[in-house]
This record gives sequence, structure tokens and C-alpha cells, in this order.
Amino acid sequence: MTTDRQLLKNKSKGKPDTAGKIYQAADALFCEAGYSGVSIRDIAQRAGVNKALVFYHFGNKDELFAKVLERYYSAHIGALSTAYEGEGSQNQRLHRVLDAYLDFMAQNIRYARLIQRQVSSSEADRVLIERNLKPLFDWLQDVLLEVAPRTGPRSVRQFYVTFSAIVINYFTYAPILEVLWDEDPLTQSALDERREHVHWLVDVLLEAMNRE
Amino acid sequence: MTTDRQLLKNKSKGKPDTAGKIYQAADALFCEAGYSGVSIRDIAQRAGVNKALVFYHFGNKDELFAKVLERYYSAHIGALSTAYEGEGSQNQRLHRVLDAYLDFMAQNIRYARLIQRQVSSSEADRVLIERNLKPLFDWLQDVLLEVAPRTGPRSVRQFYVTFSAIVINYFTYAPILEVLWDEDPLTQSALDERREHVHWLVDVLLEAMNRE
Amino acid sequence: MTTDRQLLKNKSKGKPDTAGKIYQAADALFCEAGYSGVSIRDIAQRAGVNKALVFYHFGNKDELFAKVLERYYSAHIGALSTAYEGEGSQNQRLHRVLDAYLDFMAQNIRYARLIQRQVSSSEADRVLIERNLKPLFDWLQDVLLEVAPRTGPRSVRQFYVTFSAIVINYFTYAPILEVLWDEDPLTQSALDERREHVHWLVDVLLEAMNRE
Amino acid sequence: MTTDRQLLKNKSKGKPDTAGKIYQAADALFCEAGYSGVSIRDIAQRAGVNKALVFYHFGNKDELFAKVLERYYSAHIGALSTAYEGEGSQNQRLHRVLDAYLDFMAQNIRYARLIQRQVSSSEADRVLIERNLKPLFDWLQDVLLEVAPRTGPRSVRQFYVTFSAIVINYFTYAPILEVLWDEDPLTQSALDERREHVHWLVDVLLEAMNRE
DNA sequence: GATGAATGAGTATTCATTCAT
DNA sequence: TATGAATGAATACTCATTCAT
Repeated sequence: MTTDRQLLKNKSKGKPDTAGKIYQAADALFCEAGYSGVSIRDIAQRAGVNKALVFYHFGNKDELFAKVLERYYSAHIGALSTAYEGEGSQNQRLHRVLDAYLDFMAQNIRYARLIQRQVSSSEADRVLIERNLKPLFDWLQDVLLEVAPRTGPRSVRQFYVTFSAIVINYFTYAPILEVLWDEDPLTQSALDERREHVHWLVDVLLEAMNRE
Repeated sequence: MTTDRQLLKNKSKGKPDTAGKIYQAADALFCEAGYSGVSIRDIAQRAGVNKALVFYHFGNKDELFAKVLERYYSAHIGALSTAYEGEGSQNQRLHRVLDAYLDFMAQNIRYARLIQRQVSSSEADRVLIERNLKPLFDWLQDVLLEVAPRTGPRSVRQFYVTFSAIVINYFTYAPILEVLWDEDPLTQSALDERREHVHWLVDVLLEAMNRE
Repeated sequence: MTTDRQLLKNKSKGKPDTAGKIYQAADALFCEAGYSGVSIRDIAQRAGVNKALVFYHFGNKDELFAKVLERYYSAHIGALSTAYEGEGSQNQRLHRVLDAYLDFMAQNIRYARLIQRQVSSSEADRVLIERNLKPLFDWLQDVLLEVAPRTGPRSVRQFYVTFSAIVINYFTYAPILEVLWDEDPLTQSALDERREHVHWLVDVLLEAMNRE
Repeated sequence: MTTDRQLLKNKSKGKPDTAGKIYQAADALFCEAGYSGVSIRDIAQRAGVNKALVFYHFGNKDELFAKVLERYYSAHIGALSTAYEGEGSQNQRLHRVLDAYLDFMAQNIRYARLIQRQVSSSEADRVLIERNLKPLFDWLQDVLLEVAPRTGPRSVRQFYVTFSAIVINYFTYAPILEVLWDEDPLTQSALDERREHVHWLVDVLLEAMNRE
């Protein structure tokens, strides 16, 4: 079976890189239509390969789906923790993390939708999400503990839900917002405005926390 | 075909109320697994009726799904607008609306999941959502215009996304939060804490808006 | 169950005449799409009545179909024998029969298609056709025996096939001819031309028979 | 998907030739009961293969039906045009074409029924017939133009309908004739008699045309 | 690695028919 | 007479998956 590394663009001469093509097709399709909305035939067709090759390379549909999810998760965690590292005040580092969060989602809207969809389903693979989301949450919790208490209505927990909601929903609601606003919410200027909104919001909240 | 009224619990003598049973089964299942994750067979089985009866009563899968969605939408809009009506300062009314929003979602977590899933999918029926969400959004926009400008990073638009995200995601993430927190986020005390968090947040933000 | 007489337009005051409406709908539909191409639901819908009434009035689909067929058969036989009766030379009577045949088909193209379709199928109800077609054939055979021998290549049998083919196929092929000719083969003038063709043909053949 | 060539009996070693078996089953069944009288299950059963294989090899029911039709059409056209080619007087060539027509139908009675049934139905696929019958008709029209005028009651058009009716109906009516005559109309001697009848008829008509 | 063929269970939907009211 | 509800088998077609080559 194909290993993770092989999924990255095959750089050795003009190899067919079938596994990669399949993976990319699966990625795109699962994000668009979710697990049960995509068939192996769809994936093979989009990848331009034989159906049986999907099984040859990825075992079965579940495993392929899991692989797509996990790659996104680790990229996600990577982006946030990289942003947090480095110098600056706690305030600055928090802003960097939020910006990284916004950037990552903006660059992976498909993932935003995928995860939202997955989280809000009761499909068995929630195990997957937990396995991957848990470390992210624990890490963020530690980060936030420097500005918020562990319990109560202003606790780290509450802020975690609040911030991630504020960031991710902008992207998952994008197609709807486009209709409601009659304007594309994903243009650079719209994204900048959202970023400013989030920054303002965080600043106001941090200041309020400090005042108390 | 079955009318909306008939869907309500049939109170006249021991009638079978098959349509009602089917509707309830469809409601539950669609919310759990989404449109493409549910089969008519699942629905019929859960309702304990013959498969063909689903078609007899609801025409086809799409129509049944639409009926489920639309009933939720109108209940949702109804809950919010009822909360807004009545006396009190703008601040109070806003709090009432947010509370109503939280209450409605708490009582209809299934709906929270359904809508999240639906919004974040590219399944064609987004039209449905738009048709139903648009009035809700327009109405909320009007409400919010009394406390926020029409454009910019602190605009009504931005707050709409922010508030609805803060409210709804708590519920759609509930199953995950339960694992991350090792605690049920839907107990009364947990919900109270969330409500307090949201209230505090709104107050802080409103105050900040007024200061500027 | 409904008797034949009741199928005729119900003349006593504004009665609903459900059986009649069902019959007419069945007639039209079976002729258009054949037995297996029509569903009871189609028939009930076209008749504007409840599905179950079709069974109440006609027992089942087979019986309804048989009723439609038999009414056409007897009308068909009636038309031809009426034409044969009366005075005139054998030649004139033959022409009258052929004209009646052409007229009947022109007025009941639906029937032409139905019978053609039925004859060329191996569906079990061929019994029906035989029961009804047999007397027609026997009678025509007697008529023709005055101008042709009983056996051989110029026998009554051969002429029977030939003449009925010449008459009926013009009508069953009509939709195709319309495309091939780019002209409607069922206008009065087109029908007149066909009639002339058939007359000429019969005259030539009769003359040839007499010469031998 | 299966190509035309593959449908011919697979002569290379004991290959299963599933597509061929399916095709043959479909051919037989469609001819017997028409498009809507045959189900994919029937076909698979008769071919002794898995239902899904029918779709694997032929796409869907329509395509399979079209393939059956088109193979017959081209064989039909091929038989007639081959007969027309070669030397001889116009009279002789016409006789050859008619004989070829009779032969083809005698060898493909199933096709005779299929086409009759198809022509006399209003099933949408009439397009198919027109696409395939049109060239045949145009070609025959050209052939006949040497012995008949373009318009009027003795026109090529009229003779086309007349001749094809005389030839084809003998075969489509065969099962009925067997009952009416109490004799098999498809024995060699019966076919010979029919051929003689048609020959005599053509000769008489041609002579009459020349006399005018 | 890659492919075409194969399979059995599943998909949504329609069928003729029955029956209590 | 008429109807709405009910049913089990059938409809065309797709599914994930396997396997021999």
C-alpha cells in the first residue's frame, strides 16, 4: 500500500504517480460531497485510472477517506504550531495563531467544509476526528491558559469553541454568504475585512479579560 | 400527499398516523447522516412501515428531505422573531434573541447538525437553504443595524457570521467536545455556562461598539 | 363488474359514468403504448378517478385490456360485414369492403397500431386475437372464394394476407411515413391517394385473375 | 464497453463471451416482447449472467436495445442492396430485391416482429428507426423510380408501402395465420407458395404499369 | 502496477393489487 | 360507488469490492 511520502508530488522522472492522482481526486471529491456522496467510480474517473487501482493503492474507501482527513489534520496542526513558535508578546503570538488559522482555512476551504460536515455527522469515523483533533485542542488549551482561566464562562474551553467557530464558519458559510450578500466573501478584500473583524474582536475580548 | 397539518401528532382516535411516523424517522435520520447518508429503506425501517409508503406519502426522497428542512427553518425563524417582539431596550431584545437562538438549538440539536452539514455541502439543494435562510438573515440584519454599521470590519454582516457561529457551533461540536472535555457539554449546567459566556461576550462587544 | 352497454356514453342525466371514463382512458393509452407500457396509475390519472376504481370496475389489468381489444374487434367485423351486405356486383362489393376497411382504420388508427403490436408480440393473450380474428378471417375467406381458388399462390389465403397488409400497414406506418415523406400521410388528400392506389391495385389483380 | 466486433461468436479459446450471451438473450427477448415487455432481470437470467453485467457491458437498457435494433437494420439494408447489385434487367433486379427481402425476413422473423412492434408504438425511440429506416427507404425509392412515377396513386411511395407490407406482414402474422389456417405458414413449401404469390403479384403490377 | 470482468447487496422508485372504511 | 392507505414484488441502475490475468 502507498505510504504518505509517496503521495507528495512524485519528483523522480515522469512516473505515472497513480496513487497521487487518486489521492487528489479523492481529496477534491470528498470535500465537495462528503463520504457517502462520493463513489469509488467517481474518484477513479476523476483521477483517470482504473477503479480497481483505487483498492490496490488504498485498500478500501474508508482507508482512503481516513488518509485524506489525516493529511489535512496534520497540516492544520502544523500551521498553527509553527505560527505560535517564535518571539513576541503573548498577545502577538495569539494574533499570529489566529492569522495562521484564517490563512489555513482560506487556503483549504475544502477542508473547512469537510471537517464541518464530518463533525456534524454521526458517522462512525468520528474516532478519526477525535484522534486528530484532540492534540490540537490540548495544545491550544495550553496556549490559551495564559490569558483565560481553566473553568467558568470565560474559560479556555469556551474561548476555544468561540474562536474556532468564528474562524471556520466564515469559510464554511461562504457559499451561502455569497447569496445573502450578493458578493463574493472570498475575495482578498473581503478576507481582509474578516481578518480585521476577528482581530478587533480578539483585542476587545483580551482587554476585557485583563480589566477583570 | 400528506399535508403539513397531518404531520402533527394525530390526536383523533387511534389512527395509525403513518405519515407522521415516516416524517419523524426521516427527521432523525437526515439529521444524523445527511441526505446521501440515509436511504429510504432506513427511513421505512425506522418508521416500521413499508418502503413504498414513504413514496405514497411524500412523493420522493427529495421532497421528504425538503419537508424536513423547511419545517425546521420556519420553526427557527419563528422562535427568533417571537423573542425579538415585545418591549425592552435594544440591548435586552438582542439578549432575548440570542437566548432564543441558544434555546432553539439546544432543543433541536439535530437541526443544528443538519443545517451545518447542509451548508457545508455542495449538494444541489442549497437553493432550499437560501430560500429559507435569506429571510432570516435579512430580518437579523435589520435588527443588528441599530447597533452596528452597514459596512466595514464591525459591520452587521460580520457580526451576523460571528454570532451565529458562536451559537450554532457549540451544538454541532457537542459530540466532539464531549470527548475533548471528557464531560457532557449538553447538561443544563454546561448550557448555562455557555449562555453566560455568550452574554458576557455580547455585552463586551456592545460596550466596545458604543465606546467608539 | 361493468357490462358492455354501460360503457357507451351514459345518456341518463349527468351521471359520473366512471367506468366509461376509465375505459376511454385505457383505450387511448393501450393503443399508444401497448399493454406493458401502460400502468393502472396512468389510466386512473387520465380518467381522473381513483386507482382502486379501475379494479372495482374492470377486475384487473388483463381484463380491462381484453375489453378494449374485443370492442375494437367487433366494431371492425361489424364495419366490414355491413359494407359487404347490400346489392351490386361481386367486384363492387369487394371495393366496398376494402373501402370500409380503409375507413375503419383511418378512423381508428389507434386500433391499427394496437392490433399490429399485439399480433407481433408473443404475449399470452394471443388467444384473444384468435378468438376474435378467426370469425373475421373465415367470413372474408368466404367472400373472396368467389374470385380466387382455395389453394395455391393465388389462393384466398394469400390474398387475405396481402390485402390486409396493404390496408393496415399504411396506417401503422403513418408516423414513420410522415418522417420519410416529410408530409402528413393522414390528410384527406393523402388518404384519397392511398385509396386510389388500393383500388387500382385490386382492379389490376382481379382482372389478371379473370384472364387466367 | 463492448464493441460490435466482440459480439460475434468469440472464436478464440474457451472465453466466456459474456457480452455475446447477453446480446443474444436481449435480441431474443426484445423481439418477443418489445422494449417495455422485457426487464434487465429477464435478460440476465436468460443469458445466465449477473444482472449488473448487463450494465457493465451495455451501459443501460436503452443502449442495449438500440444495439439490437441497429445490428438488424444494417443487416437488413445490406441484404437488400447486395441483392440489387449485379447484372440483369430492371425487372430481374427487382425480383432479386424482393426475394432478398423475403429471405431476410424468413431468416429473421424475430426482427420482423420487432420492427413492426416498434413502428406501431409511440415509444420515444422512433428516432432510432427513422435514422436507420430512412436510408433504406431513400435507396429503395431510387430503385423504384425506374418503374413508377414520383407522385400520384401509382407513385413510388405507394408501392413502397404496399410491397413492404406484403412482405413483412406475412411473417409478423405468421403465429396468427398458423391458427387461422391450421397449418404452419413457415414451412419451406408454404414460404415457396408465398414467394410465388409475391412474384406473380409484382409481375402483374409491373405489366400493368407498362401498359399505361 | 494495471485492467476488465464479475458479483451480491444496495439505490430510488413504480407496479398491480387488496382492503377497510 | 368511491377512496386513502397499504403491501410485496418488480423496475432500472449503482455500489464497494474481488480476482484472474
